[in-house]
Amino acid sequence: MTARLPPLNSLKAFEATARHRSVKKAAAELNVTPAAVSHQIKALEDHLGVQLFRRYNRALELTDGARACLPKLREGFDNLVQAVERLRAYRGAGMLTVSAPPSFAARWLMPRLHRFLAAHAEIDVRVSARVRQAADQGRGAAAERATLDDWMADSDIAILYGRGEYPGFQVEELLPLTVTPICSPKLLADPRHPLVGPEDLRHHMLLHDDTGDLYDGESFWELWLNAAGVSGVDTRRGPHFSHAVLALEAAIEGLGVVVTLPVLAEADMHAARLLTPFALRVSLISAYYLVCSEASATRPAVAAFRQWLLAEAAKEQKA
DNA sequence: ACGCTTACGCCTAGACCACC
DNA sequence: GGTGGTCTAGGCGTAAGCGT
Repeated sequence: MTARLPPLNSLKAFEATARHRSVKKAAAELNVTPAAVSHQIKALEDHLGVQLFRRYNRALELTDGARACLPKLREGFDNLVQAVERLRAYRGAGMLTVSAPPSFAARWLMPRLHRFLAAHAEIDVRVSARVRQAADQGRGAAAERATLDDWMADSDIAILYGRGEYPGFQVEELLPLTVTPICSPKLLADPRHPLVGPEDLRHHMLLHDDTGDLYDGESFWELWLNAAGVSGVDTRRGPHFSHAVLALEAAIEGLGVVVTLPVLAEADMHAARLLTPFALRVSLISAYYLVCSEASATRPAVAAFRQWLLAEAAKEQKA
């Protein structure tokens, strides 16, 4: 079927050059030198016997023939990408790779996963705890997209903490989020400084879950204290933790009070290791989102996991 | 100085063939 | 069938040249 096709790289070079109207920019995109791109285009013109560009000094113009074939060529590349994605999605039909932030994986997913495994013994689940680097912050949509592409290249489904702006993927909000102070019951009973009202926080160690800085700009402590109308608490003091799970462990040990996501502390609250001393919960702009590619969404294992996850999240919100 | 093309040469992978 | 040598195509880089 492909016997009459010129080399694929020549077509890639042509498409990139036509899109950028520049050999240099196409070369940068393809990670080769401009000479290599020029070679490819020349080879393609020789192969087809058709001139593709009119060359001017420091400028290129597509010929009518080239312009006419470009839409079909792009469509062809799009189809290739989709076909390859579909093939990737089918590696190990009964294997499911789920990427999730470490704290979510440990504190929300793990306590529930046994129910999915019991109902779907034929599916082998691989959970991959992934960290979005703080360096991604502020690098713009392209960097965000590159990180997401990287995650999705080896995951069937991903749970992301963010704002749900992931074009090109199937995205569903899994859990809207709130934050509130969480601490050990021991702190409430502290005879010297009982934790009765938010003002009493000035007498306690503040534990910082730094996850909040990544996507909401403001620290969780600042967010909650502002909403509570409390002043006079120095939010600069206290230890910082890169993951909510670490801050929660510190809280369990009675080190202090952390403002973080109560959804990550349910099991500990149920076991009376932790509690929320104040009723106020402040909603976040960010939420946990369920993300998968169009291609992998059609896989039965992915569909089953997605459905189960959304049902678990719905139960959570009703509770 | 810049963007592009061209000549030349190197490297790699695959096809083909002869030989064991 | 396996191995080794040769040829060819594809891919790319460097250096030089061209025109503005």
